[in-house]
Amino acid sequence: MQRSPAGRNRARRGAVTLQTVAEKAGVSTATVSRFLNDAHLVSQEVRGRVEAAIRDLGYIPHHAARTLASNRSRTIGAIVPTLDNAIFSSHITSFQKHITKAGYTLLLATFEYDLEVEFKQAQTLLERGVDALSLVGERRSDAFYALLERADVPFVNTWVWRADSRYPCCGFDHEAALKRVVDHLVELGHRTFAVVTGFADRNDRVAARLAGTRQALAAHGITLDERLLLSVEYSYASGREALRRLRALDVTPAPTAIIAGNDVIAAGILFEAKAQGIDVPGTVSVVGFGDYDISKELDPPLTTVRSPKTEIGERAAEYLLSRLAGRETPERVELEARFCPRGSTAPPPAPAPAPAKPASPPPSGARKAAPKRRPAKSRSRSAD
Amino acid sequence: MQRSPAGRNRARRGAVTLQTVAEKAGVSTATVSRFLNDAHLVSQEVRGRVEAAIRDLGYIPHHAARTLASNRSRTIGAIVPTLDNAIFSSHITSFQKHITKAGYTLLLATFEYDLEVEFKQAQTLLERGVDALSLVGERRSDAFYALLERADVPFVNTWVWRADSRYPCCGFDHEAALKRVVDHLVELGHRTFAVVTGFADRNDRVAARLAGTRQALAAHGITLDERLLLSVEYSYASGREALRRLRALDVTPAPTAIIAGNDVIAAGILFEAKAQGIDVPGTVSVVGFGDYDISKELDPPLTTVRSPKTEIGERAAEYLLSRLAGRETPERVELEARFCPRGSTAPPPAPAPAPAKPASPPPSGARKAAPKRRPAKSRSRSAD
DNA sequence: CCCATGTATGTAATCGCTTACAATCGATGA
DNA sequence: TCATCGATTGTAAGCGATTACATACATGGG
Repeated sequence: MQRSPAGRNRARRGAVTLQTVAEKAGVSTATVSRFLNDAHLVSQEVRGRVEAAIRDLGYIPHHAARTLASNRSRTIGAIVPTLDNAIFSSHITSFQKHITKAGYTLLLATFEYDLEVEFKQAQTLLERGVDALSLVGERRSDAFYALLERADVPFVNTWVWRADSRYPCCGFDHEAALKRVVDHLVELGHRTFAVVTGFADRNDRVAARLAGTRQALAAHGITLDERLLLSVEYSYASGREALRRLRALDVTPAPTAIIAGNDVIAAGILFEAKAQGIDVPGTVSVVGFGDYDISKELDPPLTTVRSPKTEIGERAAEYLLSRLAGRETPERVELEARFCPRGSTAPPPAPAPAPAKPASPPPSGARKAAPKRRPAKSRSRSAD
Repeated sequence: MQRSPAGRNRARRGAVTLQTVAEKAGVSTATVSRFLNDAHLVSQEVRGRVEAAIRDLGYIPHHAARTLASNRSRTIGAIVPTLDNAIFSSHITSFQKHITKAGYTLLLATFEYDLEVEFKQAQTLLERGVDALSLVGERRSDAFYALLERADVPFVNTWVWRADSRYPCCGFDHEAALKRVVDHLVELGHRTFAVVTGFADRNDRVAARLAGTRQALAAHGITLDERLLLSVEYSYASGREALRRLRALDVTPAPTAIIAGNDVIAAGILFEAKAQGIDVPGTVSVVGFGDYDISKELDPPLTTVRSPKTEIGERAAEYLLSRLAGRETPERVELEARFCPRGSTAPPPAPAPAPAKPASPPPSGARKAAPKRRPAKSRSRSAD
């Protein structure tokens, strides 16, 4: 089962080609090719002979040759930031299932949030002749979009949606989603927020959600204290660490609600809170993003926003397949990111008695009429 | 940015080819090709001209043509059961990182544990001319192995290792890993076990772990009550349901330890236990498999076996790359699956007073001297 | 009975690149 | 000084398919 080092051999040793099949079936290569691509162009009788020849010889079509001759690779590329994030593995699983059904194969690349790598990966995939390309996000360099234009291949920006986007997109409105979150918290009576998010500089979805958060807060006359804005990796550990850092800051008034960049961070915060004996949501409310499988199992169940991960994969596939089939299809697909209130959010605690620090006067005026308080343990008000 | 329907166009409209570059640089296509593949074969001066031409024209090599001409695709295929399982997404992420570094691209396929689909995917990838192939598991049909043989492409069975395997493998000994788990539980004093695992008929790792479990139990004179063996999907929900089913069985004596097929199932069991007020590990011990990120954060932290997911990806890549480079390399790579005792396992509760059922005599003789009891809350005895 | 039409097949020209082989040229050693 | 050699470069024959175009044979309407 050993093989010559770097396959420098010219003709593949004893390879079965169209020619072989054609000879065995007593027809021309063109006929065999027709059988392969448009069987109905071949008569019943010949069809049988060719089929038998292919089976007997164990013929496998040479994909590169087909691609070269037909200028179609039957391959679709997808570039996602990482597979270590469950939302992307769900997305890709679903994407793959759908393109496979249509006879396409997936060429996958990840870039671990390094935008230069993303660009290189795109080049590689285009070089490989993908017939279409699925991307994540929409903020990319002019050079990147120029490349896409030059390649003249259908593509779609997933996980984003804007009514006025210049490019095909398939996702949801991140700003609106966070507005919903902020409104929920403000309604509960929260006025002081911490935000523990991803890195906005390399992730435009994070940037959009952050912008949405700021806008929504502003609409309620609240300004985000920049000290309470942390950018961290997506991991339980960094969620935990974030909570420790927030506490160490000792900002007054202390935030009564933490908006986490995703459910993994939020879960980390929950774990750390439990370890430190901090009551969630009694003392502090926590909101996540994404609605991961684990989220409704957490203690307390996590209030979050359900991101339509599977649906994004499906609809992106659908869009690209339509384009490839020459069908008319909407350029922008908006999906729903439903808010899922659960047990990790509740009204803030009653204003604490003036903190131990003698110097700081208790802030008062800022706090408007808080809505009627509910018992802190009012959990799982979620639809699920 | 629209494109002709099904790219039936012969020559790609106005495509930049080697020819174009060659003309612009005033050299032959052979020279440009050499520049691309073995730059040192080209003189400094010409190298500069070619480089400039490529840059100016935005030339992208046509991969299919290269593959056809050189009989090397610089693509490596990987087939995994699913990406929805974090161990495989970690595996693939790591695998991809390493092959990318060596200039290869990943062609990925999943089969969702449907072995027929797996076979088809293998055919597709080989048809696409992958230079090498990474698989999961080792139990496959003769036809499958015949296909691999015929394709004459290096491949490796990952997630499995046996000293006497006929094929290259990169993984660990599942039987031994479960033996370690069983020994741990028996040492703690457990005698009655439940097993909630995946589906052994379509997953040879599950089968091997189950075999290991049975053997280890037998070595301690214990037989697994088949009613306490459940096969379920890998999800929190099925873990929860499994615990409910186990309780509904009302087998006597009730199992004091549950061996779960992976950490997701184990976590589900933990969640359900908490919901039902069952003390873990006080009333029942739970062991998982895989050491997922979440596992040490659970309450109690989950005793489990760490599977070397990242390392498997890395070493599998290493093996295949070595083969492709013509380097000698060991055919079987054994990795460590370390046992991680944590808080979810403890000695069983003191033998309950004879169960409410009047008819059943309390089993006695079976129970040998249980080791000294530790307080049920003795948690986090873990190394980490 | 003839020709237009349709169906089934064959012929052969690509597709864009790699690479064996040949050619050129200055430098080197006998 | 001449054959040899190494370093560069060019020429052109494929790689294994697809597909435009040509051909061959029935069929049927006029």
